[in-house]
Amino acid sequence: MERISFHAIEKKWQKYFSLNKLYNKKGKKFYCLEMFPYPSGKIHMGHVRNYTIGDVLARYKFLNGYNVLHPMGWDAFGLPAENASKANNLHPRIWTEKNIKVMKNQLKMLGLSIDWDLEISTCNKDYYKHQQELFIDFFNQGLVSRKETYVNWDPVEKTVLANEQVINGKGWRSNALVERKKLSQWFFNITKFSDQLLHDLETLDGWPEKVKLMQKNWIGKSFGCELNFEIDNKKDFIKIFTTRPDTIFGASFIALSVDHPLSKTFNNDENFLKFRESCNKTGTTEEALANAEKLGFNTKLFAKHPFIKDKKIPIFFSNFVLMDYGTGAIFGCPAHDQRDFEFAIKYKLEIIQVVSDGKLSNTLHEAFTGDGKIINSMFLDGLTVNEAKQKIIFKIEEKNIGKRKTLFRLKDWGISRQRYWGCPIPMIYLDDGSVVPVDKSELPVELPENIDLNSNGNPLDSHKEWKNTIQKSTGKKAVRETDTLDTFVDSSWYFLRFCSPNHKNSPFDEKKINYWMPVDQYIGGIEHAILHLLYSRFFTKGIAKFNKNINFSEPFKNLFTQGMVCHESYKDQNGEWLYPDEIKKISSNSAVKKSDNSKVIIGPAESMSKSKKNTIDPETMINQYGADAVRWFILSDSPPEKDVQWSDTGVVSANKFLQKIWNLNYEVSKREKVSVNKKKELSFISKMNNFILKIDSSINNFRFNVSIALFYEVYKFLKGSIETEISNEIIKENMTNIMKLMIPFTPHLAHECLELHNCKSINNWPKFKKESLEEIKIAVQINGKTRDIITIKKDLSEKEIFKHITLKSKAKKYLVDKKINKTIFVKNKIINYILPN
RNA sequence: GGGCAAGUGGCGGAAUUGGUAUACGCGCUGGUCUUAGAAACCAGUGCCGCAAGGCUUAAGAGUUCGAGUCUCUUCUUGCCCA
Repeated sequence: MERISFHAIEKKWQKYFSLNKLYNKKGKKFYCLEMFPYPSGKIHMGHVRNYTIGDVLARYKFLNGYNVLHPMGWDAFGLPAENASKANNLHPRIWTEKNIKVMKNQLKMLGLSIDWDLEISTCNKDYYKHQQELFIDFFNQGLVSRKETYVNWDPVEKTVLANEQVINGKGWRSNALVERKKLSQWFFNITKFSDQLLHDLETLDGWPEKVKLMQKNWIGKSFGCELNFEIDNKKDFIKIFTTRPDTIFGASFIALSVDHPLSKTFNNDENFLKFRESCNKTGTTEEALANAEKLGFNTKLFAKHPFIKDKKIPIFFSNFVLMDYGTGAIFGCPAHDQRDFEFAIKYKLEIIQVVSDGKLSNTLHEAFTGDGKIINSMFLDGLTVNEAKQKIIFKIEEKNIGKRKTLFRLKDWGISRQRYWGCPIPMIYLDDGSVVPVDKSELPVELPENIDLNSNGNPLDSHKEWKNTIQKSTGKKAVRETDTLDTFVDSSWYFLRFCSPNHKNSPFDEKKINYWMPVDQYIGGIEHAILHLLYSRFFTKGIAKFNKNINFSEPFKNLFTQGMVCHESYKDQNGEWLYPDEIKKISSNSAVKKSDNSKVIIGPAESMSKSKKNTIDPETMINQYGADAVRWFILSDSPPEKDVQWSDTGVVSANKFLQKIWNLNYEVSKREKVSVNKKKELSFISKMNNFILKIDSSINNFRFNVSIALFYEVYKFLKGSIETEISNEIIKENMTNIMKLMIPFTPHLAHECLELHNCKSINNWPKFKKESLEEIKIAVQINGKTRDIITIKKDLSEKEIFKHITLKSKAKKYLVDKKINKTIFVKNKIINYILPN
């Protein structure tokens, strides 16, 4: 038997793939897209999994007659390039382009069916020129605005830090205490689409429920009302927002954000300033706020209760109310909100229960947030929570002290980044203070190449020559915006650009995007469930708003989120992380360090990360076991939506199995003529058809691990069948059919095997022949217990089956001379005899 | 604290969606071959039992001729939000 050299056939077929793409001009369109990678240096196993899943689907659809678009590109702007360039003294462009070259080559090694003619890179001016154009379009539509907002400011580096660059309140590089600084920033007004983004989720049948729910929660639509509280002895009032106006009679305090306008009157109060400072230290994430102890600063002011005459409630500043949600003020109802409850206990405030589920107790130990009937609330008593909400809002509006209001948790999308390596924001500042877009004819606003990344601050800001410019239409002096766009903008429309990547005069060719869009299958990590997908949906809706020729308003028809690739982590006796190739496994749960034979501590399987050194390099694996084996293994061990654990023995066995497949295929090609037994042949055809059916449906349902299990079974079955009385013609036909089914998984090997049979027509998918499925198995049960499984002809009647059982089945001993009370018969599935006990 | 998933051998997991529980792979055990190892091949592998048979899908109850699958209660784990 010949051994096959995987590497030789890989090269050969990769060349073939680059020339034979997945277009079937006559077929229905299918846009298959995987989230494009950030060019960080090398591909990792997560990429291998993501792109293999996409490739299986793209090839499967192509073989089923679809016209398939399967592009790839690079999410090429971003901070790591700047950091790397500081470390290596390499320009971000050089670093990025070098990485792209390496990674592109690695992706090609996997034998993906990508049309590389469509390749785009977001850091190329051909791409970002059109992004600037879109930005101006959005600006002209009123979908871009400028607002003041807080940023993390590093006073040493004189730069703005991303949230993940702030570690324990300090700059990750400078270690300087990070300040909250107010800056004027650009925003996309995504909140103008809040309702539409929420509502259209219902049309996304092909999205995982989980992702839709996450987006729904993120948008966070809540119904409630605004309500004014008059401040006692002052001609002023506080506007609060609440989703629980039904609990107004349980109100026992007002809590304000420390940034609330009323705080200005306390600017000379040292105690207040101290309090505010301590609040700013606790951080602004919602989680930090929720876990922090609820603290208040008593203003000694009181608010008048709007419905209870002469009742006055104290006003506090507090650390758990945020200025940027609602009005920055709430009323506290301790009996029915846990935060308010904790606050009331600490400051010894009234706790009045106004909702009851009937089990009234004298003292509450925690807030009651369930449903029930209203009590202690005058005209609301006896109503349900929902009825009370409607009635109290009606009263509030009648008294003219507030109004019904819908609030969204979603905030506008801040897109300014004080960075070099991003798409320049095409805006200029004129001397008269006005801010206007760059004339479209002047696009792109190109990033200058000659910059000094080692100086502090944003290099664009200190680049005088680039910064100072002239407004084309008027000749007036102007200064460029030196902020660049958040890289999420780059990835919010790349799927449109792929449809016409070389289109010159506008971001896309309308005809092309109307044909290819929406993406039929989008595949990527769950970590993008919210931001990237929401921003892409917003962009699509924004573009559809000003371009009436566009016939879609959602970018991704179907979404699939794959799980992560995990691996054990290893530590030596000193607690230092070790790479997998620094250790030697003794058994499945013990290992030693290669260098000194000391014992290694094996940690649990966690997602691969450089910091834990539990990474496996895909290129090494491909070189060692072949691309097909790596693809095969990454799909075989777990369902694609779940995490998969990388295993070396797993990839070894994948490699061995593929070798066996090749051997079997070779054996079939050399098979001698045999005498034929028609009955055996029919049974063989029937079983093979069953396999084809199952494999087809498992691929269609993204159950690739099941497909692979079936290939193992079908191998065993075929291997056993070649020595029986089945004609060469039938054996060969089925062998080639199975190889066609394997194309999506192991394209190199499958093509090589098909070539051995001179199989030219590989651009089709084996058909499942219904009529040949004539033998089936049914379960024979007595009183619901399975006593035998019999193989019989399809569609037999109850009587015929009974006859068969009493003659041949081992279940007959239960039935002979017994009274049968009842028979439950499900055709082709089961027969169940109920006997008296 | 709220919401959503999920819980099946030593491990990853399968089960035509209410009809054969444990497919397939890994690991393990035994055997053949080999000076030996590796590789390859064969056999076995949920639990109890010599066997016939009985038990088994986190635990408990329910619906049903029949439950891994549906309903309820409890426990555990994961994810998201707070």
